[in-house]
Amino acid sequence: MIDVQQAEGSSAHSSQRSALPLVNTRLWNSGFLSREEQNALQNAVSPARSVGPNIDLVREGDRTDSLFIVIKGWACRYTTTKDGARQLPALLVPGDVGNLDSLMFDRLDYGVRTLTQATIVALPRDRALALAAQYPGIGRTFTWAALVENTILSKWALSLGRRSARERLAHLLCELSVRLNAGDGNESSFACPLTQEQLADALGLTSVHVNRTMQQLRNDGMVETENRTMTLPDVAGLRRIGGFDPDYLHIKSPAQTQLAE
Amino acid sequence: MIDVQQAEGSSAHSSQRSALPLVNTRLWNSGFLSREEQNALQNAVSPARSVGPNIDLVREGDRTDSLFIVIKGWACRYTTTKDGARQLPALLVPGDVGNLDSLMFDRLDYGVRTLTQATIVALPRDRALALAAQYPGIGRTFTWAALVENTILSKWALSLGRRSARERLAHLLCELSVRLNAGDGNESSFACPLTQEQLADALGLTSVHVNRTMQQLRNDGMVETENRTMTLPDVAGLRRIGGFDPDYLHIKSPAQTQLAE
DNA sequence: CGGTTCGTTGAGGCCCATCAATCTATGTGG
DNA sequence: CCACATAGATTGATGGGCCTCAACGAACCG
Repeated sequence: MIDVQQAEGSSAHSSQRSALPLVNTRLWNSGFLSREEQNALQNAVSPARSVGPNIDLVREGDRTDSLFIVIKGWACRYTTTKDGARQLPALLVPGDVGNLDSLMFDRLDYGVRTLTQATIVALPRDRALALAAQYPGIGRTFTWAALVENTILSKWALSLGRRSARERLAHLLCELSVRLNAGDGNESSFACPLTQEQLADALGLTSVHVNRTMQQLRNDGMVETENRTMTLPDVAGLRRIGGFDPDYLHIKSPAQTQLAE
Repeated sequence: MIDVQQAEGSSAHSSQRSALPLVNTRLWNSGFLSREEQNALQNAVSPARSVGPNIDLVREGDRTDSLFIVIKGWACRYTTTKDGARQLPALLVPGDVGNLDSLMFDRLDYGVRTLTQATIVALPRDRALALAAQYPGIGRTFTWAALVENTILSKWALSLGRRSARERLAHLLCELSVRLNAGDGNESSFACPLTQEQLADALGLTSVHVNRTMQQLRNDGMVETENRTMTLPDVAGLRRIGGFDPDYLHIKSPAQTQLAE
């Protein structure tokens, strides 16, 4: 069995090369796992594998029997209408689970696709369910993860239904800033590999309009983009624009994460 | 202890008056509960209480330590932007859980409000968590319920982001028809207490536009409304319009529901 | 019968989509 | 090293779907 304690400190910020890929993932940081449960979960996942950009981990409507956890890189869930319009119900950053639904459903009604080169581990459904039944903390962690996703999705629905393009974009950028743990005083900066078309698919807009809206935010000094890096010089202002309140993300940074028991 | 077996048959379609209010709720019908687990869950909920229309069970941002399960009547989750625009992330019909999130989070970032006179039971968070830890089927049921909600919400996001008013309305009506188990060949009919303004808040539209869109669907012979009853004379046609595919709802009708083990 | 809620209708306007072209950066093969 | 191809960002012109504002009708109710 892998001993978590031993390697934990040194690998906290380089999980992609670690033998402990789950460190700092959402499941790991739920706060419900005892050390024993962390070990059990760690031992259940497949070795990390590297995947190129724009590769489907699961296609829309496909069957799968594994959960895919993003260790490094970005991915997304995508859905399409019968006319081919695309809407992303989720952006996945390191630590996120791509398809929690596969825990319960054979068939996914969305696809999961990498956006960048990414490192992925798989957790077989059977093992996940067995662990959930055996360890209360693991079962609780799955429920918690599903509910966090639900919360994020509710906010997206609010944006899609009721916010202007400017507000939507501001809100999403604020959300990403927090989820990537990229805060630093009132300024935030993070690598954002999304094309404007991908942003548009997340925001329910066209890429043309995302472009114009982004320019407006740039002119207002709220955003700087340069070489796939997104800088938010005035996070407080951007939050005001987007009506963003970070509490809903239920983020537990590594520092806050506690072991159960 | 209440004996489920005894009363089950006779109360299948009158759960609101039964001493077994959970019969036919989403949790109950997950298919993961053994008879013992069903009993345990049943014994954990408060007595059913009747609530008037437009009453908040939980206000936006409030703390609560109970899950509210809708036994009879309709309710909704609601969220608002800072400007006061309202978006419903969920419509709740009999059997739905209003605030699964309260299982894990102290504070709700949406409100739960009745739309009609409703019968509600409460499940205290502490007891729910204890049951989930003790009975694997109950833990699994919570996760399953959260994932079903997630799926529905993903579809709503697709509608909000990428579908026209006509498509959105068609899709929602199809969804409600299935969730209410109101099918009957190619025709469907169900009591729908929603005002056009409430529909608008679910669909991310204005009530004026919902009105015009509804008229269009009526002219096309796709919808008939009369006295709070919604009739869909051509479900297949409406599904085509909305791009609706019922599989995603993961409905388990009472007939299909099986006991675990 | 007056008040309230809800549905309906009309006029006008804006936000964002659509279509299309141009520009830039990057990469690739000869 | 350049010609070329491709992906992505940018810009402009135009139009439409839906919003906004406002009024009116219909149903219900105390």
